Amino acid sequence: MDKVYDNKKTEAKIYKEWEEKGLFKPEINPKGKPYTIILPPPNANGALHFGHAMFTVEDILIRYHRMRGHAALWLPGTDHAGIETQFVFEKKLKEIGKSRFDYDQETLYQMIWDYVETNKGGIEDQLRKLGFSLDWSRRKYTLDKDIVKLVYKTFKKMFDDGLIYRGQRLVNYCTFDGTSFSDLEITYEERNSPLYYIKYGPLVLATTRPETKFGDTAVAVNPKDIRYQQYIGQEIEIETVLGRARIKVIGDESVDPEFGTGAVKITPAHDFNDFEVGKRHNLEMKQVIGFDGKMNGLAGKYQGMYIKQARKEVVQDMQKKGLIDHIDHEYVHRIGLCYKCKNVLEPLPMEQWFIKVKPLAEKAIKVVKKGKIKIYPKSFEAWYFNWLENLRDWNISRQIVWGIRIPAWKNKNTGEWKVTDGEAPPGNDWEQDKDTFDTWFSSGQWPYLTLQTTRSGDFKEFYPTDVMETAYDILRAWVSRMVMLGLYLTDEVPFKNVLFHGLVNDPYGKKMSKSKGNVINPLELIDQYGADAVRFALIYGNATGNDQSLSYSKLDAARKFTNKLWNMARFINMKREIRNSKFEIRNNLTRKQLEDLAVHKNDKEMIERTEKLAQEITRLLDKYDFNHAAQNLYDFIWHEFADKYIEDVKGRIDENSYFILNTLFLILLKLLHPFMPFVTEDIYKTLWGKEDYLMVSNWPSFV
RNA sequence: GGGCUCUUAGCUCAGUUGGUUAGAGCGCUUCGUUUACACCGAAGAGGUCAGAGGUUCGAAUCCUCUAGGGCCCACCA
Repeated sequence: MDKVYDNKKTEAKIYKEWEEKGLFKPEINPKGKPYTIILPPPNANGALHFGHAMFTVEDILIRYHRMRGHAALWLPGTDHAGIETQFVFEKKLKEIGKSRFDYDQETLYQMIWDYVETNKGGIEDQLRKLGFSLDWSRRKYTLDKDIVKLVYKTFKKMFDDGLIYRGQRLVNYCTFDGTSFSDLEITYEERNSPLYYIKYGPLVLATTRPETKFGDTAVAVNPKDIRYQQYIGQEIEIETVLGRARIKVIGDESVDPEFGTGAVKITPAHDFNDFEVGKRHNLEMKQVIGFDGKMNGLAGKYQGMYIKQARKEVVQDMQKKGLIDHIDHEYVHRIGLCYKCKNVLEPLPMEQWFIKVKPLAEKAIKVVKKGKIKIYPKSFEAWYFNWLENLRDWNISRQIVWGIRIPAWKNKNTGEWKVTDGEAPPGNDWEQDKDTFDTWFSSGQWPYLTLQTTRSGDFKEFYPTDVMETAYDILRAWVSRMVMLGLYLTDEVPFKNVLFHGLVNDPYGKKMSKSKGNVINPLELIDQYGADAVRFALIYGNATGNDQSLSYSKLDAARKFTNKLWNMARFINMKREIRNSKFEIRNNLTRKQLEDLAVHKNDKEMIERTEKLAQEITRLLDKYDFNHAAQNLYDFIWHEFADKYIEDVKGRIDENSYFILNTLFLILLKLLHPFMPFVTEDIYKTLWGKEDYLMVSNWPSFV
């Protein structure tokens, strides 16, 4: 044995053996109770980052349960990640002087498909490097034919059940990228934006968007505002840049009398709040800005101008006519930006598919309240409820090509919509919706979609899954939707427990991001410290669900720990001539059998303490306390077993004590295996030359 | 504005249902090496647990307030 443990010599080799022997498959324990985790599917086009490395938690659970004899299934998959991926691809196109507008929908889709295919294997190989015992024979992809088919079916079922409607709703639309964004995808920024106090007949009202005034269909004041009582319900005559007009004054609670003048213009087609007000008062929608970002015919002489220019000219013309009371140039407010191109998002009315979330959300709240789904750490329950209780209908249409195209057809003559489970309706009059589904619509059904399409019987056996483990930042976008859609599709919860891990920041506590240039690639650290050390460092000393900063000293400590283990094994190996063949190292000794062989009181004591440790580790893993399990193992193995016990045995070693030493060390390796799979397996093989594998040996129980 | 979370040793962080002298890693000090490991061992220094008040026999832990940091959500015409 080498003096220093060299992870590079063993990791890839051991992983290959495990995989080739089929040890990652649940069939390895054919009679075991199923234990299932579905891997949150990484972006098929992406690369490994520390978020993925945190899935170590899942590997620990799977390896632990596999050793306990469960039919443990950890199912891998990848996500097409609609907007993300298309965005990356469009940047590639830009490099060669092209844009998506140079291709038709089918061609562009095929090009992105090919691009993703060439990169798809990358992320999987990287997950292997972390030692993840995923059942690769069951891997799925959100664009697999069978998955897509089921997604169509879900949409049709929801449509037939009246849960899906086509509505004209305001969407946050990027006129540059030509797509709308969900609430979750918008980035906000504080920006200076002059507040114009404009004259509306007898009133003065404040607006940051004078160019939308052509779309005004009312003026609103607070119904309790005594200043404006006489106008409520009246029509007032106003002077505008396009001539005289009449407009209704309404009273609405949403108007803040403190802001501006307490009177506000209502533009239902171009403002989210106004849209709601418009609905309450049955106001007409007048769209004056087109999807190209230009003013349309209703804007009179401003037609064809981009928003910015139109605003400038409208203000100038109003000033000339004396319609501007004054301007607050200091005004700062928050505006929604396109997270891709940073352009200001326009609220525009658009026909989209929406899911009525209320009935789904109510059930999703109930299952958590009733404890059918448990959330760890518990504090995230509040987030979950808060989100689901205030949910707006879910817009699932996306104006991008990279995704699952919505199986809805519009009749060219009648305008009627037909939803199918994938097939075009007969006849030539039907045109398919160009939009694709929001990525979360498919990934939100992931536990159902995967288990329905792996092998026959899988769904029955492995659904509902045991644990959904993921970063807390996608609680809303993903976890809550899986609960809603899972319940809808199967009448059962998709998973029994939700476990959140924190984010991994850079060594200075700053969030890792490409734009900041502080991204650390886990693969480099695996190379340098070993996969076991990287895994251990992420688990040790960090409470479940808390963010952590990457710590080189912790990585160092973890690597030294692997070396310590290796040298403990070396010591045992060096004394191997003491071994008596009548004492064979076995996997399933009872405590009694072992104690009967112990002669020295220190050996007896160590057997007892090791048993206690095994019980403690089992208890901690069952309550997802990985941190303390890791700490207990580290402390016991290093400072009790190595520093004290081995030193003690050294001076008095004989056949019996040597056997006890071997056996207890084996037990410790088993307990540590879920955390540090490679070095423990390597030692197992090296020390005892076994044909079988530690990873599928039985969990120590001393029963 | 609403919600969540954090503030513990020089640094990074643990501290499980409140219970004796508050722990770890790294760093620091002193000592140790004829073979398991210097990626080691032994010993040690270092904390008024952000501040104030309260509950309690007992508080880092529970409650209230204050200060500071972080995150999420909503709204801002």
